[in-house]
Amino acid sequence: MHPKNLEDIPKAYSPKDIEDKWYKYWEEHNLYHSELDENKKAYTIVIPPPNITGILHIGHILNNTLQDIYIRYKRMMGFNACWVPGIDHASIATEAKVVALLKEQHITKDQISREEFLKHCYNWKEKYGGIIFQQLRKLGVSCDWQRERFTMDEHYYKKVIEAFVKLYKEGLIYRGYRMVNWDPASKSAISDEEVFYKEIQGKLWYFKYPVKETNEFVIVATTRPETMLGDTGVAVNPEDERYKHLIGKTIVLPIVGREIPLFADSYVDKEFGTGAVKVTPAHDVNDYDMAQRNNLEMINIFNEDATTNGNVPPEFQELDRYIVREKVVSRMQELGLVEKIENYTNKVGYSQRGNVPIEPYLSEQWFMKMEDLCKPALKVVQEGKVKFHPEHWVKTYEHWMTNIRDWCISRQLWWGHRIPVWYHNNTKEIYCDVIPPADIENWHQDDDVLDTWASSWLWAQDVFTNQHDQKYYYPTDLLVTAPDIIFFWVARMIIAGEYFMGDIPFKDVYFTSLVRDAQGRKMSKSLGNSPDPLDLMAEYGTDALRFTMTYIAPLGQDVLFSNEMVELGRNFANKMWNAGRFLLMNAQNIKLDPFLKHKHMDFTDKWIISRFNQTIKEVNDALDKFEVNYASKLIYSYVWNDFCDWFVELSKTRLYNGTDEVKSAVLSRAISLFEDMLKLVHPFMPFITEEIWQLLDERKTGESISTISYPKYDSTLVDIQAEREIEFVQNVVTAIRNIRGEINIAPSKQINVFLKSAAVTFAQERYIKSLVRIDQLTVDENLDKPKACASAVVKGCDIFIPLEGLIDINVERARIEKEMARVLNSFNGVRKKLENENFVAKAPVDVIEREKMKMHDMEKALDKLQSILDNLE
RNA sequence: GGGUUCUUAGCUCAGUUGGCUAGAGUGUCUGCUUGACGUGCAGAAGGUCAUAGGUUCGAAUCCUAUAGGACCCA
Repeated sequence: MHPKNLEDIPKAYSPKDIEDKWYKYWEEHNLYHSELDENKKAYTIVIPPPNITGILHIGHILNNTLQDIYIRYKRMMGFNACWVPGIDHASIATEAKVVALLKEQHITKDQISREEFLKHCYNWKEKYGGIIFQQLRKLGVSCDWQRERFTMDEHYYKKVIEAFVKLYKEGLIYRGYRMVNWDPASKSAISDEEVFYKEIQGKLWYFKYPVKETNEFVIVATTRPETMLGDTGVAVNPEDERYKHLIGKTIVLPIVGREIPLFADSYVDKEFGTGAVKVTPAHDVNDYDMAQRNNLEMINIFNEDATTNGNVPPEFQELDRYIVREKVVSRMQELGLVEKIENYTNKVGYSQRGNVPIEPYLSEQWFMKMEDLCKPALKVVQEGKVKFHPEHWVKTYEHWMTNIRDWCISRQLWWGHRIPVWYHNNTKEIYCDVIPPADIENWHQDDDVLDTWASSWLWAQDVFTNQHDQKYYYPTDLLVTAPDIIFFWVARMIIAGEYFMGDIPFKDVYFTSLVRDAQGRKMSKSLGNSPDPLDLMAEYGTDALRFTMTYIAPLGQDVLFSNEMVELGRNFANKMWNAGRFLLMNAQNIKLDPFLKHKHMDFTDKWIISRFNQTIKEVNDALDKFEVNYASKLIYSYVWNDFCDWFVELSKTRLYNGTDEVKSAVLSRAISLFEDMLKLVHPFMPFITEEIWQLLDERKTGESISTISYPKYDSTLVDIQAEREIEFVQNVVTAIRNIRGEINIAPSKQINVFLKSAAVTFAQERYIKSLVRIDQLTVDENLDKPKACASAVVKGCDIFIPLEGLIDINVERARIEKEMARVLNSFNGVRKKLENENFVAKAPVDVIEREKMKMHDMEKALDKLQSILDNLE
């Protein structure tokens, strides 16, 4: 036994010092570093790399706890577990932060060179990039920190560029003048996936456009009046009777004076607005498509920052789009060309990073052809080579993969992987390769960088920096991520895996729950409802937070979280702590002897061993099915209900009253079982289990519960007989406690109990006696019911507690009647079933047997209760 | 508009291929200075399984419709 003083073991578990102590110990002994080892099977996870601007939030807690559970579990199962941590350069997000920082110093991007700007970015990365890793260490993650990666590491950068060159050379990347989503804040194109839609209370303006050489007007409705300055046509539905006579006529665009055609296109919805729409090909996707079909002119009226350019009348030039809107409306009103204005709610696309309305915008960009790339990636998911958990995400994935458009991968930014394309200064020739052209002075490189996701899509394959490692660890085993990046990242990693590696990037994908606040709202900074995980860890303990998250977060559903919920985990940790404390206290007086571990066993020992083995199996099964939430419930229930509530209580009889050898056997066994239990809990609660495990015995330097083997399920130890014996004891004990509670017998009062039963063993009697404070227990098969007593009936046993003077007959009668009513209700249900010919004819035999048994038992119980009632006086 | 998903105790949720008297945690009420733990122990109350049909010997579970919520796509 570890020579610990009990003063070292406080009554309440105090996680503070313990957590840092053990994390340091794990790192010092390098316990989570993985090396290629052909004799061991690898189990690999790559972390979803957080942005370098990122700090830990509650969603990370869930996500990383889940990864840690699997890594720790598999490590203890004997796998070569490798969890690669890393960080994403987050092109647009980081650049925005650095621009803002420079602005504080009154520096803008145009004032400094690209190189200088990048220096500022790297400084930012040095300063903030490591914060989240320190926070993750607090969470206890068992990452291999020697493998820490960054998406702009030299090796990784090279891989990203190589990927671009390969795709370019195979014709899968092309450059085109297209309409893209333009973020006026960062002055860059963004992908479709980076746009989110907000409902905006806006207006619908009805403008009158005069038709040339007639007195007629066509009324068009628009949510964006300012774009009229770029109108090059008016469209109506070809079937629309109201406008048929006008098709082919010319409109004179007010304010501008441009003559534009009125044409028919079936895209136009007759029901919307007036049925006539103004067409602004350069600033609306649908208009762009119509313009292509109808050969319309395209007039770009905006600069890169969404101010108006020289293509609009002088008085409207170089103004913000919203100021132009007001000016256009008031001018139209002056001209008497505003028919009406209605309130209108519409959805406006916003840039995810810049949080400003995006502008559909024509520009020269790089695109990736997705159609062929998607095919194998769709197949591996449909065929189940890559499994999604929960499975229903497959449908979302399929839908996206079959409706995908080409991916705009260029960004007009500086921070990121610069596109490896050079243009010849004179010939305009294009050069694309990993190395710059030899006569570099005659070329200039493309200014743009790649979309962040066009680098992180290689994450699963290129965090491994040499081919041997890559071959050994890839495909990785599990990806744990939030479903909101299924398109951004998960799908694209599968695409990249299939294309570059010819193999899937991971076998299983676990989509985590979204963590919301107690009212079901998303966690957000502006609402202030997002708790700081570090505060929670400090207040309740890290293990408590980890356990609570897994306990409340089911697979595939959002989870409502509030700080108080962490009490559940804290209480659970405290419970385990005190169970350990109980055993250690007893070990102060009782000599332990490992050779007695299998001696002096009775049914309680066999039962807890049986329960433990079944729990191992159930936990394994749950984890294999990614039902982590269920696994945590199994563990909770085993630890608290089986081990603490019953086994520990049962063991006290022998620990306090047995012979020295019995005491020693009972305690040695209990500690051994407790130790095995800690191993089961360890992946969920690494700190407390390590601490107690280290207290339980003298351990060698560098030894840790996290690197010993996980308990193995042994089916021969499942003992149905022992479980039945315990069940009987539990039923009797609960029935007696129930009586004590309901008729208010003081706990201090010792009572006498009569059991009418044929088969109560001496051992059972002893345990019953000790668990309900019985003075005298009489067991007799042919017992007559004593007078003035409280009674209860359990399967195989009638219970009588004489309480002369203490018991009110009416109270007892009510109690028995209530119980009878309850049983009768069930009894009638079962009887009805068995009287139903169809049931007896069609239901499986075992179901019928079970029902018959049930009816028989209940019938007997009813008889007994009735006779108790009859003899009540 | 299309898709996915959900609705079970006051609250938050389990309930696996349809088959024990639908379970936990928390909250409520009652009792407890029980030689690990009041962050605890013991006991109790609390459910028309959203609604309406259908399939079935049997439905919280499967099917259809309706109502309400959440998310994704357009």
